Amino acid sequence: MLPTDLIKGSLKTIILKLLEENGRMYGYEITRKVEELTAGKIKLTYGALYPVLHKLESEGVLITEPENFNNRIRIYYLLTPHGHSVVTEKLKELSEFIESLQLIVESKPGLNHA
Amino acid sequence: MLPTDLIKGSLKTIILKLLEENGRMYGYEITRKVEELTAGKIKLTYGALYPVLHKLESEGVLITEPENFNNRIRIYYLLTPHGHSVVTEKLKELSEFIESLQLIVESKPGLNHA
DNA sequence: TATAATATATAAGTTGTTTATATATTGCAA
DNA sequence: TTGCAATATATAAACAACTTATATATTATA
Repeated sequence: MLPTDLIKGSLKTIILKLLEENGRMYGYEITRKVEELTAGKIKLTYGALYPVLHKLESEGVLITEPENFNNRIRIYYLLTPHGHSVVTEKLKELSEFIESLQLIVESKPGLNHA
Repeated sequence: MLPTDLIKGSLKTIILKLLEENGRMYGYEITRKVEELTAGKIKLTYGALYPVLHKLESEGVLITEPENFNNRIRIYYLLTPHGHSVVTEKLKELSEFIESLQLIVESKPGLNHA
């Protein structure tokens, strides 16, 4: 498993992307999906996940749809129209970030330390 | 410029990678180099940079070589043997992280919301 | 009957950042 | 010659965000 500090800044974007891709999801499902997609390398903790979801809701990025499934409460989250544009923006940022990281990781030494 | 929260978790690895690639660097030089490599998309703040450098020094990952250049003090940082193995490890983690992010970003919808 | 999996939630503690501030020299432009 | 930008390091206070621990409750499995 990857160290959690790496994931920190991308947590919100990951959640938003999954919501856009899957229509609507509940919290527990999001953690399962992330583990599945990354072969267990990324695991979200609930202490991080729920506060982020609640914040996104308060910002009008997503809305909730509580449902009952087998006497268990499932709170589905889905993007608002505003949320969709936020996802687009965040995904663009994430792509640029990944590109920038690769530029650094693949950089060759300068000529300044011959 | 990219939002700083994205960069957070990768800061240490970025610094270590640049030190390995360039032999030795001083703090100001590191910030210049990161801006140069990423076309201004990533900018390190000194309030983040120096504490990280000092911590890496206290952990035995790097050592310092203060030098005088034009009456200005430059504190060069260079990796210890231990530091080199840390870089290798951190870069591997970062690569896995990037791969994981791409798996999520490129993921297609599940069949569960027909 | 006990444990694992499912499902959400929050508070306390920790960590790590931003922002503001301090200090000092060199080079350039007005 | 005065002031500003660039160079160069450093730290404290404030803030943000995460981890860890804890709480609650149902269903499925051993």
